[in-house]
Amino acid sequence: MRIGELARRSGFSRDAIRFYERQGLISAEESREETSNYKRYPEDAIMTLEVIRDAQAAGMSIGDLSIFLSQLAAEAGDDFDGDDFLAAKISEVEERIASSERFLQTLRETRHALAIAPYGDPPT
Amino acid sequence: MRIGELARRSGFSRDAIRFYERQGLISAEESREETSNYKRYPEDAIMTLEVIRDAQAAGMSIGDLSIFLSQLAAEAGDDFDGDDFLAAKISEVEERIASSERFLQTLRETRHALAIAPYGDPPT
DNA sequence: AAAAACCATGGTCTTTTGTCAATGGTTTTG
DNA sequence: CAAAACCATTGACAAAAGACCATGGTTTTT
Repeated sequence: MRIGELARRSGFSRDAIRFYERQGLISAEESREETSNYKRYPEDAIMTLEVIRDAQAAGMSIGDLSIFLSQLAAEAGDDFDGDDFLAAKISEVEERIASSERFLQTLRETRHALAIAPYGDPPT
Repeated sequence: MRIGELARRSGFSRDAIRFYERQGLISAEESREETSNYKRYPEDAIMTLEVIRDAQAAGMSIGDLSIFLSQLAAEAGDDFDGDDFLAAKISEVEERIASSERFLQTLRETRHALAIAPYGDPPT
């Protein structure tokens, strides 16, 4: 597919996709379209972009993702010890989730406090 | 307390604290120290900074925090309808946590896949 | 066949969240 | 008391993650 379709289906802007491609997070197919020199992107670029979206929400940088996505690509016995990296990132994300949940609780408490206050407690 | 102590106890740098102060997230006390013009920060600045840390991990911007912290300060019947804001932020954080958990799962699966691959499965 | 929409490439610009450096004064410590 | 550590203020700088613009070519639509 072309970049426009990829953008529409993934929800990222064309510019963002080009940026990710420059950073090596996704890649177009080898061959361009015949007459134009439009790039072609494989179907699974969409999956990759979905991972990128979740990873960014989880606080991963482009640099992190660059490393991680190459692990994913490695799959089989290309033993290039990324276990330390993965373990570290797992901890980071766990901690971030814990922080987020603490903050979520603070948000909810604040909301409840403000939901009661405006008109005061009804007289008993 | 002075900024140095606040920095040490909160884990933020002095510069970060000054930045937050400029943005209105925390404030020093009215009066400076007598002979110097050193600022003095109240005890509860530490609590505020802890909230800031969690909130940032949850993806909140300084702008968001600026609004939110003023809700917190409002407390009582200062009915200034921040409920829409709070509801929106709660949703955002919930979604972010969901994304983070999806990504966490991806990380774990990748780690397991790579933990098995390097030497191959032992022959049965 | 025009117009409108799309694409590639390259470069500049922006926002956010701080850090760093400079200057000049204050406090604490050896 | 002298040095080291701390503080305030100002302003320059930086990294990250794109957005935006210009140019020139290609497709698609009307």
